[in-house]
Amino acid sequence: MKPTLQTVADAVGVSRSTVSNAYSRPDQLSPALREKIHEAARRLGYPGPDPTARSLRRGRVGAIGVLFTSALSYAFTDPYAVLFLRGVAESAERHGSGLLLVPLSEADEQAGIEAVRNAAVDGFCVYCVPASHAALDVTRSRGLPLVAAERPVEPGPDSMYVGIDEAAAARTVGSHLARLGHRRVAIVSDLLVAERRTGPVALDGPADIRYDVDVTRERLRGFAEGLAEGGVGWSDLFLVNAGTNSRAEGARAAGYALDRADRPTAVLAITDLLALGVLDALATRGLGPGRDVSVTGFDDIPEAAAAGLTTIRQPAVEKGAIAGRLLLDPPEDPAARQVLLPTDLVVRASTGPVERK
Amino acid sequence: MKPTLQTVADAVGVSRSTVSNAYSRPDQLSPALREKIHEAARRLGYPGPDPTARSLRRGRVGAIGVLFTSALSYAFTDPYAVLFLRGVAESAERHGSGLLLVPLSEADEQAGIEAVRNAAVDGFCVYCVPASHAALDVTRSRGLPLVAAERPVEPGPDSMYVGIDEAAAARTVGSHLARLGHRRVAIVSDLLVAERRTGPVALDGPADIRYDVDVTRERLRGFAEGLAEGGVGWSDLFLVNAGTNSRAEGARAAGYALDRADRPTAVLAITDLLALGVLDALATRGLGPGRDVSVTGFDDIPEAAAAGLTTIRQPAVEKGAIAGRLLLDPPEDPAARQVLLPTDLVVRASTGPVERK
DNA sequence: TAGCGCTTCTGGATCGATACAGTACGCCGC
DNA sequence: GCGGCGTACTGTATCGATCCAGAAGCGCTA
Repeated sequence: MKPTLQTVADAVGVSRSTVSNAYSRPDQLSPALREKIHEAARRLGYPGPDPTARSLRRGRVGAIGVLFTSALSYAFTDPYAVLFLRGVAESAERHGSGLLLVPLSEADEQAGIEAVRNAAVDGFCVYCVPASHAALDVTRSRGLPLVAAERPVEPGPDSMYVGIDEAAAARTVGSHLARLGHRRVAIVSDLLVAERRTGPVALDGPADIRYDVDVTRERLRGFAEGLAEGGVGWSDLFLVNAGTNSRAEGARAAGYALDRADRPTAVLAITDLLALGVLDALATRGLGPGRDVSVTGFDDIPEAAAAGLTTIRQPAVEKGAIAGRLLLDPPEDPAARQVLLPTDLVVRASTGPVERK
Repeated sequence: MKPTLQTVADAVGVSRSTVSNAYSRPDQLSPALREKIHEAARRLGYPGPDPTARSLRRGRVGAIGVLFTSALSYAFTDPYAVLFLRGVAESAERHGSGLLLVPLSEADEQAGIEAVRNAAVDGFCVYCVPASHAALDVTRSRGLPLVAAERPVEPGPDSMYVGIDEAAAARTVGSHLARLGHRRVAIVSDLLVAERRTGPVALDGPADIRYDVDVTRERLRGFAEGLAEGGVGWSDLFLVNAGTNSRAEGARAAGYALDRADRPTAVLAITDLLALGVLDALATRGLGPGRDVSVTGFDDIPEAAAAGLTTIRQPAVEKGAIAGRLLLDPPEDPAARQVLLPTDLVVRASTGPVERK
């Protein structure tokens, strides 16, 4: 039989409450008695108050949940996700809370719902989950603080988020390329369509994106708007969907664009990870980035600098840290619950003027 | 007032137990009633059984804890740790469990102890934590399954671990270099001494390592044994401690060895991350890896292949997956609770024969 | 129609702690 | 000597569910 508070209380000859206080409110009892209690606990092998029981009574768990779309196991593959998580972790640590990673598998929606139901947490952080995912409703119905790691297209007055102006940032990429003279442009992005396949897709416009992660739509909208400054219309864009947000699929997707007869002079990738794949695809074809084909990414992960990738820098760790802080200590002021972070266009060697032949 | 099981039960006019069954054992009641209950729950905004209360009663939480030495926020910086975590995550996901990351800050030992006490989990996975860390005792006293992500030097009969034969693997590195003729050898490692400083250290032998992460000691022992085959004695080794397991500190540490008058012909790093730093240090000094100075790592992280680093390959993801499986479903057979994985010496361009001048 | 087995539902006990109101007691000032 | 006050500790109610023994209802058989 495992020892409980009562076991220790009986051994010392005090009440259960007093033992509880010895752990949770040491100032409520005399040092002598406290020591006696701790001594008895050691002797009996009592590990301290049971976290579950304590949580139930206190109504506080001491952990925050992070929801991921992709299988939990992929959470660690995207450097940007890792940086974000690190920020969340920093906040949680400062607050003495743990981080519960909650799988939200795509194949089995019911499993995700169950996971959210069962998650013992004080709040949820939602990272790149499509707005339609059923688990989100469950998350909301739990009535816990919830912060989105991106700006919802239509933020409610009391919703919390920390994000960037995706469209505006993407616009700077588009207009950068437009100014460099690019007119034949391809875009490589994941989540353009609901299926996980890699290949060209045709869309009537950004609003036609059938998979409802707002980030994708907004970035595409921004790209298009920026490029329009150079007279590039939506129908001029060659869109390739990438099955997953990975370097390998980025390379595969880029192939569809690069192997065309009228090869684009610029390839815009929606994440750095995909962009690195695009660079790989250039390399295997003997094409020079920034010279033969310009390439851009998004996020400015550490590898981007080394690869000389032009990209949008957004403060990933800080974003996570703020998300964590919002969750653990939601500000009274509704305005403070919605945070927009600044972004910068970082121009590196992977973009250059289009060649005049 | 938030709705509870009772609220729903009253609304439908059944007992609390029946509502509970509607969620947890759907086969125990008629489909009609079950639907009625779910309908009422929806109407009342009841999110399903409270995870905390459920855990208390069931005695099962549905999450496993992962303990880290370094601050939680660094858990994501070492690619090897990330791979391992991914494996653990895969197992947890399959089992419908979450992953609770538990910070074990080094500065504030008490905070770590508190974190372990408060962690609502069904088991702990310990990853690279010094055997002396006070939080480990607390972990054990919780009486939960516990699996170490490395082989303890003296495994108890009932302890669980998944690891590799560190010393044997390291020995192959040492003898590889010995065979290539290397006699002036430096070793770059973190955790050689308790302090977090970067610089040369003097030790009487592997057993003299004052920081008790067994892995460090065992790998060093292996290096030494392998090198001894070429007649290199312990006192011939130039040891440099790295403040942290990072690329930058690896480069700094390597500097101490490379800038000596009698520059070593080989530098053995205890992790790939440090080894990449050593390669950086070579590059800034215009030295050729494998030609001027041979360099080895340990772990075979993805970047190692790209860098042409000779290293020890160990199955990181699989290691994590097995750790997770051991935790969630401890085998009856004690022998099956202790898993040793195979390793390979992967020879790449970063090692070569010592130059005869 | 009594007896049996099966499904469906009930109600009290229980998981292990914390909150809070209350008691006991010593000490101070007047 | 007594009210007032602070400190140290107690005891009961409570958090929100699950477990389990048992009751009710129902069909079937002998």
